[in-house]
Amino acid sequence: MSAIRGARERARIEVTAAIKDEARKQLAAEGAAKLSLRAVARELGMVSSALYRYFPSRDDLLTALIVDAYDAVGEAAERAHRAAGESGAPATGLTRWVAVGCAVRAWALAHPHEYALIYGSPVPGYSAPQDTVGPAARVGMVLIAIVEEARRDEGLALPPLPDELRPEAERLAADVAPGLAPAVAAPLVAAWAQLFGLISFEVFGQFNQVVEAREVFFRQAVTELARTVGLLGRRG
Amino acid sequence: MSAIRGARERARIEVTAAIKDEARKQLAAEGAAKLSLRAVARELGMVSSALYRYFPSRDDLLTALIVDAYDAVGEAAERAHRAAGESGAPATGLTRWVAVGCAVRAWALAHPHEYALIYGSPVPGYSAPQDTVGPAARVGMVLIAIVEEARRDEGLALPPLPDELRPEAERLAADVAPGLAPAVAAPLVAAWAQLFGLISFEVFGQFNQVVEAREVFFRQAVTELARTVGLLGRRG
DNA sequence: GTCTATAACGAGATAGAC
DNA sequence: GTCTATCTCGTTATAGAC
Repeated sequence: MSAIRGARERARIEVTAAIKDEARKQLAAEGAAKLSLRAVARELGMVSSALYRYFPSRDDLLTALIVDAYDAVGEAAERAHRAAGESGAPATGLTRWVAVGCAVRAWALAHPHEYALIYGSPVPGYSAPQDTVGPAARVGMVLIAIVEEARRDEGLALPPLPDELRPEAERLAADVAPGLAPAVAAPLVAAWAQLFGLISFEVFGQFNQVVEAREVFFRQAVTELARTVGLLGRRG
Repeated sequence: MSAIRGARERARIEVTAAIKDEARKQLAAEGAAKLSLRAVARELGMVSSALYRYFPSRDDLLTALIVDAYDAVGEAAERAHRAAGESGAPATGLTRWVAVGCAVRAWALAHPHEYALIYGSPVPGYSAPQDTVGPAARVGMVLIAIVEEARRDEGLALPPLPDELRPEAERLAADVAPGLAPAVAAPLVAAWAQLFGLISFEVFGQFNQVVEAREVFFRQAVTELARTVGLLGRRG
């Protein structure tokens, strides 16, 4: 009885995975806008109505792919965070920051279509449900953790906080990183967006015929970016 | 004779504009991937084959929309560059930089779908022809001009140039901005990408439930960004 | 010469009857 | 689940109006 249920569940998990794999292939070939349950079903030798037992709608399949993608970058970032400094010199906030940035970039270059799904243009007619916000926050959480650790362990100077930004910075700190100084919360969110700006330009082809030594270029840019959140000594 | 040719040309220009307007509406409604010549023709009361007198293929229509969009942001940036300091205090490199950044952001927020077309996910199956690279460079050119002017007029210190970045920085400077110091060329390209990272996160909804006071947040972030290209005094 | 309309192709999606 | 009739699409060939 429970063996049967176990087998059923295993089968269900396998089919679900197969559906998502095929959907990811279509994502790469045709883009998220043209993702079609029917085409996925056809490719899997199923009939389209059978897919609805696994995903109640096209949007639910899309949501699953989005959540998977956010989880994948998030995990890459978390792994890089943990691994930083495991071998060799002890990790500083700066080395962790750069390691995480490089890990996110590497994931993006290895999975450009999934990256486009979550950090590119919104899919027309699709609006992300609440389920995506947790996974979407994972990379940001890693960046917050790095800055918090470095502030605790390395005793860094606070950047100045302009008056007109103070209310927003305080709300931001309270909402996304309780315990983090408001003066560093706002630059951190900005650096988060700027990090993905560097990656998006590379993944989406904006650097074609412009930047050639992309690895070293990115490393340098993301290192400089660390300065804005106080992880890099300020030059005079 | 020439009057007839004039009338014909005028009609041609009008029809071309009508096609692009309708195509832009579809862009907003369905996304670039689903842009369809037939639907455009239907909406205009024409037959699809008639469109081929104006655009030899669907991809050519897409290219025209992309070029128009790049030209529109580019013009917004150039206008802001010229206008900076026309009234009130004389413009510095920093005020120009912020003015241009805000202008690009304003255009993006006013035309999110055209913004997505050029700075979002690549359109599946479409590869941009050479015609797009000139228009695509306009915003970058404005940023380069700002930094060049400021370096000439305000005599700013050069940021350090790490050894491993030197070859790329020199190539970059020679290619995109002859006359600009390599040490500032690389940070400038990075800042260019980071600027659009800030804008893309806002336009694409990544700031939803995160950043609220977006105008002041952006202003502050883009001001800090100016630091990396030497337009803002470095804090100690 | 310049344009529009008709018709058609091959490929693919879609809806519904069975 | 299957099959079919009916849509859509990009694109081309052709014929005729101005």
